[in-house]
Amino acid sequence: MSKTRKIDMVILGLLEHENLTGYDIKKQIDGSINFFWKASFGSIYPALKDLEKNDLIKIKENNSKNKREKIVYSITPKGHEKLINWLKNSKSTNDLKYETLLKLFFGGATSPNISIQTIEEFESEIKENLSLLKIYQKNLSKVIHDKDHIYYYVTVSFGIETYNAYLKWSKEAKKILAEVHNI
Amino acid sequence: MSKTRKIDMVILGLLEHENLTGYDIKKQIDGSINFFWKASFGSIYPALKDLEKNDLIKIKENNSKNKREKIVYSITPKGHEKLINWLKNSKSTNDLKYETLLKLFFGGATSPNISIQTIEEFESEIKENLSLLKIYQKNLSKVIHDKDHIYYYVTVSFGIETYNAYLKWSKEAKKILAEVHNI
DNA sequence: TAGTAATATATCAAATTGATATATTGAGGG
DNA sequence: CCCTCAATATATCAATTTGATATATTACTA
Repeated sequence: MSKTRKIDMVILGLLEHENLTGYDIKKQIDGSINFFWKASFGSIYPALKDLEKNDLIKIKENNSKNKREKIVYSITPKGHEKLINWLKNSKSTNDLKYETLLKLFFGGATSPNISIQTIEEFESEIKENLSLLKIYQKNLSKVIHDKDHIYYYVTVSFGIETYNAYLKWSKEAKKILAEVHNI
Repeated sequence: MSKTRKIDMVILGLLEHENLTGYDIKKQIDGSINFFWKASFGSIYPALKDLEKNDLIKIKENNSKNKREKIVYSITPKGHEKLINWLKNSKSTNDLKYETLLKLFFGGATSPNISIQTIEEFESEIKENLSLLKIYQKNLSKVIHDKDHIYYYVTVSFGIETYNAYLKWSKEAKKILAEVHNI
């Protein structure tokens, strides 16, 4: 079994559902899994070439000769097998890299006001994301009877729960920091 | 102003508080900020060399000649200035990369049991981390009157709030997935 | 029909991880 | 007192990924 690059799994997972170009893949990542997984063109296009070379995906023939050569990929049985194996047998790594928290941890080097400001920027970003996720959730709850949408619904719920916890924490943290003046 | 590598800020932030070796820095990262920020030796040691070259940190002279040459670094005024500037004037990027969620999103390719298992592995990892954070919180609450510890306390609280939300979500998500069979 | 936004692919320097290599120091057991 | 093992300490490198940049085409809209 060849090594398992994360971007490979994202691509295989998306192609399992439908045939896509590299550009389509980027759009789908940005529009759905973005809040827990990001990817850039710089990783997508080289990965597509490697995956094709290893027969995990293949290029759909473009029969219209006059049109521009869009490169549409589809998953192969070998690719499907690899996806399933990853889903069933690999350990998951979950990584957080929050600069907001890092700044807060080092906040003692300046004044509490700066830390409060850092939290407020975080808050407004989270509020924006949260309202977006709530729209997704609302739309998804209409089609929740469809087995395919449940997996999406569950990830959206994760985002909503998490962001709500962030907002609750933001409030408390600001309160604590506001009291630092009086110590 | 030179470019701002994240590892540079972690190092400057830690050295602001006390003088440390590269190895000490790694230990401190692993022991306190680990749940929202990780770093490897492969980034720490080269960064220390660069920072020293640019006068943002300097090497503490080791006067005991017979002892092994441990390289202890301290922050310079220039380094302090850079840290403060980062705290005050930079936009924070907060990144999540959760393979658990990725697998869940693509869960339709296998059976719901596999997804439930993925969540259960996530749950037990989170429970472990959470109990550790609760111990930290308990110890910190004893010294909360000390201004220095408040910043640490606030980041630990973030972890606790977040992990509690994860556990709440895990329960709901498993319930939804268990019902997929009956659709 | 000119201009501009979106589509589409590609590449590269820089940052970071995770693994590996190597050597020293300290603590505890025999 | 010596041996061994774990912890300390520094260093390096291939592989992965980001973020920026380049380039060209297609679709729209004024």
